Amino acid sequence: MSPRQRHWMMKSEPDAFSIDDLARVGTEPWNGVRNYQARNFMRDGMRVGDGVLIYHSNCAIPGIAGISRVASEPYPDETQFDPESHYHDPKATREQPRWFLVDVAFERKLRRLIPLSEIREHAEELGEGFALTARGNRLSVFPVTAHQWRLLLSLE
DNA sequence: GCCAACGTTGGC
DNA sequence: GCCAACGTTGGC
Repeated sequence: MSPRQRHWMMKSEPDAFSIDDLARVGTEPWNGVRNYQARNFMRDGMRVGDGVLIYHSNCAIPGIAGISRVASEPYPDETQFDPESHYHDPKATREQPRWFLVDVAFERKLRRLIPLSEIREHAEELGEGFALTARGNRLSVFPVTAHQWRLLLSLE
């Protein structure tokens, strides 16, 4: 991964946490990510100020809903230590945390939701490496190149 | 609700 | 280390 990575996409199920929720709270610890690849992107790649496209998944019209910024350095996800939490991980310890996150700060909602169906029309320009339109499409945190960022936002 | 894709777990 | 079983994701 490039140490100069500046842009990301992060998925959220709007029923659980939507762009409107982020707008309301302002800044949110992006907890609950339990996939190693996604964790590595947050832990090893993200820096304060990086741009983040917020994507709504598993809903009536999946698509890009807004823009946010990375607002903290990576740090351990507190929910892994909490036995009451849905995200509790019995194998994680404070000495050796397994899951990391960053805080994400609201920047703005898009003027309209950019639906996945429309993004797919540009799959070729976005490239085969673009995780959202790649086969499978299950990764919840992944990098977006400057070129992809511009292209996606030009659809707004 | 269905189901394809895919990550993780655990027996061997 | 293999791989079948299982659980989860997420579009439709």
